[in-house]
Amino acid sequence: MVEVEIQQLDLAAIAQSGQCFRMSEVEQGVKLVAKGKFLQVWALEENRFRFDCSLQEYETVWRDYFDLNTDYQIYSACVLKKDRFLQRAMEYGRGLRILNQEPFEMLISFIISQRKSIPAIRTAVECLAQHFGSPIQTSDGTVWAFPTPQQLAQASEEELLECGLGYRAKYVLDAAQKVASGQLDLEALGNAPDDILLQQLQTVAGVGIKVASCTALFGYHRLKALPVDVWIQRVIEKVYHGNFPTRYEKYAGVLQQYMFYYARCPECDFLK
DNA sequence: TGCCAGGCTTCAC
DNA sequence: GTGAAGCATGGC
Repeated sequence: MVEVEIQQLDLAAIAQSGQCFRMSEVEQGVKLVAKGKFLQVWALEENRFRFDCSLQEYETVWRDYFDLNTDYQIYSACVLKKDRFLQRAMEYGRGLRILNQEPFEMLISFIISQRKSIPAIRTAVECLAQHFGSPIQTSDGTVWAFPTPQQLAQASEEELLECGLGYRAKYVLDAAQKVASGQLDLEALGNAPDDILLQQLQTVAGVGIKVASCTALFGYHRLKALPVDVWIQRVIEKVYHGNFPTRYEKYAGVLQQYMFYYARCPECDFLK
């Protein structure tokens, strides 16, 4: 067990924010599977948190995963005072962070995300893990790691259809095969500039600019990547008169995440 | 029961 | 180059 003090970390907000699909809320915290590991985290009093892992694992895995080396005040500080929508969104989503997740898992998860609700994405991703991933034994029972490219590339389209992927099954298979064969080198792309990364990701069938942007943002921490889904499109049209403010370009992905989280909540009345 | 979902591909024009 | 139709299936 590790107990640490962390400013601006809202576990529930992150779990609900639509950037990760294998984190779920438990009493006073979350449980998740990521990077081949199972983790539980609880929120204690006064910005203190308990991580159910060794200090070494916290330092080498989870500190980076939760982006805890970044002071998120730099993001709220760049928001214009007169931008009431984003001011409100940053306040509402305080504690949201951009997780450092695995590129392959992000690519597959966001291929699945197209025309699916967040609960349906979670169900499908969990099904893939249970059918094709490696088991992880925990005190809570068995959970499954997200499949490796090799594990997923061996699946048949029929097997993938059992996870409710529908027409996306062939897209998932194409992605897994391209990565497993080395045709698409996700690790090497870590050193590529943003435009090349986005372009290469879109060589996969069923991957357009939105899925590529989600992969770049959540899997490669490219903070300029701006995924425009139906919600962000509504924000751009209703709040910003058709153009995402150039002032926010540097951190567009981060700010977008606060916009997305706030825009979807019942109390947001900017989009009516 | 019917509608909608963190889009993309295909095909007119 | 732009716009609209079609897509499989789960969740509410």
